[in-house]
Amino acid sequence: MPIERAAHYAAEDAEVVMHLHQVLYPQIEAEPGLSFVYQRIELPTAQVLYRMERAGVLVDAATLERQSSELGARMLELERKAYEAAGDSFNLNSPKQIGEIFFERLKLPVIKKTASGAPSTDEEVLEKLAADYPLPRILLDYRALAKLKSTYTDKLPRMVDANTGRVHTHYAQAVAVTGRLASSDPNLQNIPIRTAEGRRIREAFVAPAGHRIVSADYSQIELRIMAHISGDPGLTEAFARGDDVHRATAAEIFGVDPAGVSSEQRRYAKVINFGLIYGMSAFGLASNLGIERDAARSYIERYFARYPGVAAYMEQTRANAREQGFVETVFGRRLWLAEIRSPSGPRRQAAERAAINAPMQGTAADLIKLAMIAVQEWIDRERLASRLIMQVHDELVLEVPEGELELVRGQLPRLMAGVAELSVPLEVELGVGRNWDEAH
DNA sequence: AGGTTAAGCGCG
DNA sequence: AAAGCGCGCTTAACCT
Repeated sequence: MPIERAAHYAAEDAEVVMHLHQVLYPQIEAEPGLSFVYQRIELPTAQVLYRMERAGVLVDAATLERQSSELGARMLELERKAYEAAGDSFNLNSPKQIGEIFFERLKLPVIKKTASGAPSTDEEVLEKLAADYPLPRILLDYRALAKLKSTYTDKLPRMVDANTGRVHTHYAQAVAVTGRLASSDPNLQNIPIRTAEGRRIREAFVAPAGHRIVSADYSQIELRIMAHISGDPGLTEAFARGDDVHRATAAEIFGVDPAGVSSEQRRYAKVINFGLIYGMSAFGLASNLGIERDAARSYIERYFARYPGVAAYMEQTRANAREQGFVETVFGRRLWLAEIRSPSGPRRQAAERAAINAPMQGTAADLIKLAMIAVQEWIDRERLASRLIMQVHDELVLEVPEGELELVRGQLPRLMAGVAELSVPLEVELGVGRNWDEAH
C-alpha cells in the first residue's frame, strides 16, 4: 500500500469510490471496448497484482551492501580527480556548482541551456565537452556510479522486509495514461540493465533455495502492434517471416540485400523504428544520429515510401485524435488528448506524438495484462507453486521451483504468445537463472 | 522541520 | 516555439 493512503479514512475512501462508480460505470457499460478493458483486463489484473505485491521478490541485501562499498570507494577517487582537474573542490552532485566551475572558472563553451535558462550540464552536454576537456568525463563516470549507489545499492537493502528478506513493490494500476503499470516503493521497473556496471545489481534479485528465476519477455512487441494496427504489408511480412526487423528495415531504406546490411545501417534503422513509435521528427532523428537534417528527412521519406501503411497510420491517427479527442488501443482502452486542438503548435504537436504512441504502448500494456491473467489462471488451475513476482512492461518474471522448471519453460511462452491473435505472430523469449541477471 | 521544484537519469 | 512516448527516484536549492 502506498504511504499516502495511510492519511485517508477507509470509510471516506469507500464513499468516494461509490460515487465514482455511480457516475463512471454507466459510461463504461455504454461502450463495448471499455467494458472489455474493465471487466476482462483491469478487474482480473487487480487480483494478480495483489498476489504479486504480497509475494515480493527475494533480494540479497549483503550483495548490494558490498556493491555500495565498492561504488563508494570508486566515487571517492573520482571526486579527488575532479577537484584536481577543477583546481578547487565543489559538490559533484550540484548542477549549479558544476555550472560555476565549468562555465565561469574554466570557461568551457555552453552547449545548451535548461528550461530555467541555466547552462545545462546533462549527459549529452558532458559527452560533447569530454572530447576536448578532462573534467567532463570524470563527472560522467562519477554520475553513473552515484546513480547506482544512491538509487539502488544503498536504497534496496533498506526496503527489504526483515522477516522475509523480500521487497514488496506497489503496482499502480491507474497512473500511466497509456494503461501501463507503474511500480513504486521501490520501483522495480527501472533496475539497471544497459551497462555491465549497473547490471550487477540484478545479481541481487535471487531465487530461494530449490528455485529459479524465470524471465519471459515479448520480442519487439510495439513494432508488431504497429504492423497489426497499420496493416502495412512490408512490416507484416517481415514479422511473418521471422526476420530481424531492424535488419529488414535497413535493407528497405538503404536498398541493399538483408545479408549486406552493415552494422551502422542496422543501428540507423533501429533508431528510426523506435523513433517512429514515439512520433519523432527529422529534427529529432538528425540530432539522435548526429547527421544532417536533410539526410534524416530523406531516411524518413524512404521509410514511408517502403512502408506506406505506417505513413497512413500516422496520418489517420492524427486525424482521428483531432476529430474524436481520443485514441484507443486494439482492445478499446482510450486515451483522451486535451490539447489535440490547441492553438499552440508545440502543445498540439506534443499531443499528436502522444496520440501516435498511445495505441502501441497501450496495446502492449493490454496484452501483458492479459498474459498476467492467463499465467495466474494456469498456475492456479494446475496447482503450481510457481509465482509471478515482477512485471516490467514487456517482461514477466517468475519464481519457479526446480521441479516445475521444464513445465514452465514449455508452457509460459505459448501462454503469453497466445493471449491474442494479431495479424503478426507474438514471440516470447525466455531465460532461466539463479538470479535476474542470469535469467536474461 | 517539512514540502516543492528543477535537474538529471534509471527503465521499457 | 519546439523538436521522442510513458514512468519513479535522488539530490540540491528554494520556499514556507
